[in-house]
Amino acid sequence: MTKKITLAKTSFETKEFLDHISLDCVIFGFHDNELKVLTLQLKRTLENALPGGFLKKEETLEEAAKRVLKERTGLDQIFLKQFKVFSDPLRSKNNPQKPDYIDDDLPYDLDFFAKRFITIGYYALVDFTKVNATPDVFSQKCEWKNITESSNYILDHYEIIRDALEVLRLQLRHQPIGYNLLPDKFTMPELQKLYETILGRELDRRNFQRKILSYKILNKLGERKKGGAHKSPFLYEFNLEKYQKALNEGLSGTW
Amino acid sequence: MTKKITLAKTSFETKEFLDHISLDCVIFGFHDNELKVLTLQLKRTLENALPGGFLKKEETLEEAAKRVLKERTGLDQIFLKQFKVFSDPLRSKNNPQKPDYIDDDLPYDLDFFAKRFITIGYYALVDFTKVNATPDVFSQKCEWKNITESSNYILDHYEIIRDALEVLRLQLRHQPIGYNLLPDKFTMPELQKLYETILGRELDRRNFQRKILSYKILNKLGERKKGGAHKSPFLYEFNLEKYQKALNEGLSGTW
DNA sequence: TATTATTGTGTGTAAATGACACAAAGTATG
DNA sequence: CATACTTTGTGTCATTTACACACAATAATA
Repeated sequence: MTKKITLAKTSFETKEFLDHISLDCVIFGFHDNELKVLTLQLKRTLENALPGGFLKKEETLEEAAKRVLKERTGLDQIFLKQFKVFSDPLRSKNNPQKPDYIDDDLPYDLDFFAKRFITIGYYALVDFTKVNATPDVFSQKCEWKNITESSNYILDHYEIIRDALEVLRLQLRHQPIGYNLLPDKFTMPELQKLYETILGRELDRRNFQRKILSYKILNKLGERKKGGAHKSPFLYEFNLEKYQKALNEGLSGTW
Repeated sequence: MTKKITLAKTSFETKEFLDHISLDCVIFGFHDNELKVLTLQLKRTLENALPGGFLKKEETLEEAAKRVLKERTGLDQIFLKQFKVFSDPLRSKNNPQKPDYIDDDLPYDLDFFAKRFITIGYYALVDFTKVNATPDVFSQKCEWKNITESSNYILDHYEIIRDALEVLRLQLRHQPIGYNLLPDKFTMPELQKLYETILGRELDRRNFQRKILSYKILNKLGERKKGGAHKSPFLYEFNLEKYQKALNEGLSGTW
């Protein structure tokens, strides 16, 4: 494990990035009635990590996050929200991306990873079926994991996931959700399952339907979802115009 | 305006701080039925700025923010919340704290201020009457300004204030507020005025009282507030135990 | 054709909300 | 000292929303 060899001029070496600042993305997807997070498995330690990156000298954090999202998922227009900064001075002490740890055949800058990093946490909501999961240069695998799986994350990455979920739950209170997590056409039971999964508890079927319909953000389609067992449910789609309006103005809210 | 003279080893010079990272605090106070923000007036340009600071090598952002709060207000235990990161690469281009701008008799590091900064926005809620407003080394004055006064802030500081207020309004929906902004004993009309000021609209006196009492976070005191004109209102205090519980668990919230 | 699980739809009660009225208490005015 | 004026304390009613629950319709399958 030599430390001093750099094989090529990489982004890290050419000082393309600002020191001390990173970002990590909690990318939520919904599949098989489970809420999932897109994770990386590191080449060297086989630990799990969140997709993340660094801030280029001339870009905003949002642009950096979108860049990371695009690289890991192939997707462009996705719901993305900054939710918290993690700044424990000790959090990056044991970073497996530090020069000591990463593979010798990776070109790297000696100093960059050794520095202390604060990381800006983002969460994203994506359509599971549209994601083309792609590992980064440090990773051998990019895959979905259930949010309940807490095992073997590097640094504070599992804490970041938990915090993202908490913020997502709060968001549910006064913002519509689902457009980014479900396919274009979906059934009421599917939408309900999504809500139940995020909230971590069951909801009454009939009251849920009444409430969600009262938001007026759904279009009921003539068709029904065939093929499943039992009575075939209607299909719905989001009314994008009203959905966007609800995103901006909030939903319930007494005060 | 010489650029190369440093008179003493300051924090900036000794590399006590991390590059590229700053924080700014929107410190809210309530006085004369007005919502106010603690501001600094810079020595050189006489522009207004938010109290802010930088991140020491061995502290968290929260610790840094508390340090700034303590220095500007003299207060220790105050409500503090991280709400947004501002990362426009151009935001710190015209920083009046850059070496070109600050007074010659201030020791400084040539490079530090010239760098690009992202700033982490915090807002704080404080008891106006307990604050001992103290300027920092760049400022000649530390004073309260109405949030409606948008004039003459440096960089994106007024945008930061507006964003903080927006987050505060959202917080009002599902968290109790007031303990940090009002004196220990207060009247119902005073509490209502606070809510109206934050929300930017009037509320029905009787419905407000019923609602706020339903939260069970207030203790009604036997005494009344004497001295004012007209009928003397009852005094209340917050029930800290229940207030804290409400902070953790949220207030209304259907889902 | 009957069974079973699931979906579509409706109903009644309790709780929360919003609009509003009147009496009591304090100051100011003649 | 009586009256006007303002503000506070408290209550009522109609409407809306939330919550618990029941029954009929539909689709696969046995």
